[in-house]
Amino acid sequence: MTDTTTPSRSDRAEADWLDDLNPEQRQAATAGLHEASDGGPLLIIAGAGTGKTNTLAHRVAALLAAGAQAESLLLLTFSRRAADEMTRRVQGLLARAGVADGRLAGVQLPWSDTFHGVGARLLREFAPRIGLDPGFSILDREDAADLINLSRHEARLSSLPRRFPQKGTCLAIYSAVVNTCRPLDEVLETTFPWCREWEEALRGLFLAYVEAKQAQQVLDYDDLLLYWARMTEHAGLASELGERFVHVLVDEYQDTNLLQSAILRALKPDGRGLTVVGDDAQSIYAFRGATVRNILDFPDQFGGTATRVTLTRNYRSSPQILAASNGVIALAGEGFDKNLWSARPEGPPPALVSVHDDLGQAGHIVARTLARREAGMRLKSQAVLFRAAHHSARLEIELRRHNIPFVKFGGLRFLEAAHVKDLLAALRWAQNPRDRVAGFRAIQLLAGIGPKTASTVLDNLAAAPPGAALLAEQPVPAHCREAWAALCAHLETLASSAAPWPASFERLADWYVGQIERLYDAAAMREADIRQLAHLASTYRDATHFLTDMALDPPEASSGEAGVPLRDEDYLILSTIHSAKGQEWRAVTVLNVVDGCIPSDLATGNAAEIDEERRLLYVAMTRAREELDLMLPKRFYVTHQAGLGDRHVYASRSRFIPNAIRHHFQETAWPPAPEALRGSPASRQAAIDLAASMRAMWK
DNA sequence: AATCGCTCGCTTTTT
DNA sequence: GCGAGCGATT
Repeated sequence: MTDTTTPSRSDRAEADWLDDLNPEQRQAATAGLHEASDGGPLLIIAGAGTGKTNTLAHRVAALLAAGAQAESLLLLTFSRRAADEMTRRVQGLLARAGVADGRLAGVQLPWSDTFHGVGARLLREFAPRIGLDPGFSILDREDAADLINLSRHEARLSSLPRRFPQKGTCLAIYSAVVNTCRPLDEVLETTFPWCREWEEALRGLFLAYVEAKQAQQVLDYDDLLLYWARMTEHAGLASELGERFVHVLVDEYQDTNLLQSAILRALKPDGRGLTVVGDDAQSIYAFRGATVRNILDFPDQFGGTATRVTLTRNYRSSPQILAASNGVIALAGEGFDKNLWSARPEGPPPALVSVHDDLGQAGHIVARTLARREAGMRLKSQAVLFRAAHHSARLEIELRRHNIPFVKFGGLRFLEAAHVKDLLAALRWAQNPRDRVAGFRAIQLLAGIGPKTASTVLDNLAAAPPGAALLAEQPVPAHCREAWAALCAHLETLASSAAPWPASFERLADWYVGQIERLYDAAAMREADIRQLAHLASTYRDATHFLTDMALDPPEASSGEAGVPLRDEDYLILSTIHSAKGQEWRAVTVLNVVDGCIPSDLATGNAAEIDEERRLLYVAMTRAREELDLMLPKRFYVTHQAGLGDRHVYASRSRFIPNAIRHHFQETAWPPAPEALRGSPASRQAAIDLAASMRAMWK
């Protein structure tokens, strides 16, 4: 490629569009680009709302304008959505900068994706060189747990005199070992102490699990990172990748784990060309192996050559909201010092709203939401955030009753609905006949076939030489023969490359719709999901791309219960705090800001866990631009209280809002008189309350 | 061999 | 308030 832009012209154009940035941002966007120093490691500490994405987009644009090839940029973002947003903004910048003329017009960033997404692509590409089948399938969490369960049963671990950990726990332990790069005994000691006695059995189980995955050519989520990391331990491959990706930029660095930082070090051993962006105060993924140490220790790596830039000017929240948020995070332990200051107009102080219970929360939100909309604030500019997906159950009922459309993010995914898993399992099995979990599920979709028949069929197929010809001749009970033949026909159509995609999949979907009535209730809703899935599939080039994307980046909102409003309609946002990462709204309400929820009483084991919960509240609060309500229900429903029949406790304001910082808030109650609540059988509930409080005294 | 119904144990956040 | 697992039933 020839450079037709003269240096002077390029400099002038660049200076133009960099004018949008404040001095800190500009320093971050251009660090190492113009000095004699040649792009040493760069750490950008970007507090909440400080224009992180915008700054990163400017840096990408600056690199491209300086002559970097788009395919030599590796941009690791947290989600596919973040990656798309980045591409969009970079394109906009380049167009405005006038450097677009032909050369950079409509630039795509082919390597802008999540760690797992990039891992999957690199592994398919390098598969032949590392002894992997390029057609490997990817197991989602549930599939991985099912596979580990097969090994668990085979090793007879499920019928021991003392209870052995469940499949989910086994997978969690395995995953923790992989992602934290720590030995099994240490992980058990610190994170799963109640499983210590099973160390040897678990070690054997994990070996069996790894062997099963290899025999079936399937990879779980962790493998996408692990194989990538192991691959880069070979110097040749590491330098090949390091040369291909001249610049590596990582977003949300505070949420990476040791395995991910090891990959980065292998790609960029001296840190040159490496940029990481993040905010230690927003680290909320320790539970899946992320370590805030990655970002805290970054300056000391690479022989202390890293440049550090801190962004402190907040463009999002009113000074009142920012002051309250700063007050919350200031009580945390270690962290980079940064005094965020607001560039926004004054607003009302955030509110601490006392309500009676769930229903009160819902009532307050309905009233406030409607009032704001009357005042001209679209529903889409308002969000309700919560710690756990099920916390919004009551609210969803009330919203529906009041005809307020909403979309919920987080919690149960489209992908996790049983009927969606069924159909995808059938497709996966057709793609990869060795995938036992998929086959096991698909075969049992037929009436009259259970686990026994399914196992026999899979054993037969595993023992036979490759070739699907004998699929139809498998020994199924006589009364299933016809149904079996129909399924086989679909599978063979899908497996043979002759059949056109997506028509082959649509026919499989038609077949599956015929089974739904027998398998589940609420058949109509499930059928709608299946149609949607088939439509989604038709937007992909082939089955492999479709399946990979469904495993790594499934559609977020589950259509089933929420009843997704039309896309152009206005709707309220409901989201878990985790899923709200990186977003902002004009008005935000946070549910259940009480001890036992934030912090969750499942996470008060040690100081580190409590600090993570504190950061979670901080993340929730800093999503708000103008208005922020923190809800304080007097009664908080705890679903995991065994035995007593008691489903709620008397809760108090979260410990993260101690009296010392209360002055940042305005305290209100809703409704003024509890009797005003419609449909609340006050007398009956009062009786339950009393009994519960008696018990709560002794807890 | 499949399926129904019962009991027991667990119950967060996501790539 | 749910699933996994087990025993009895068809």
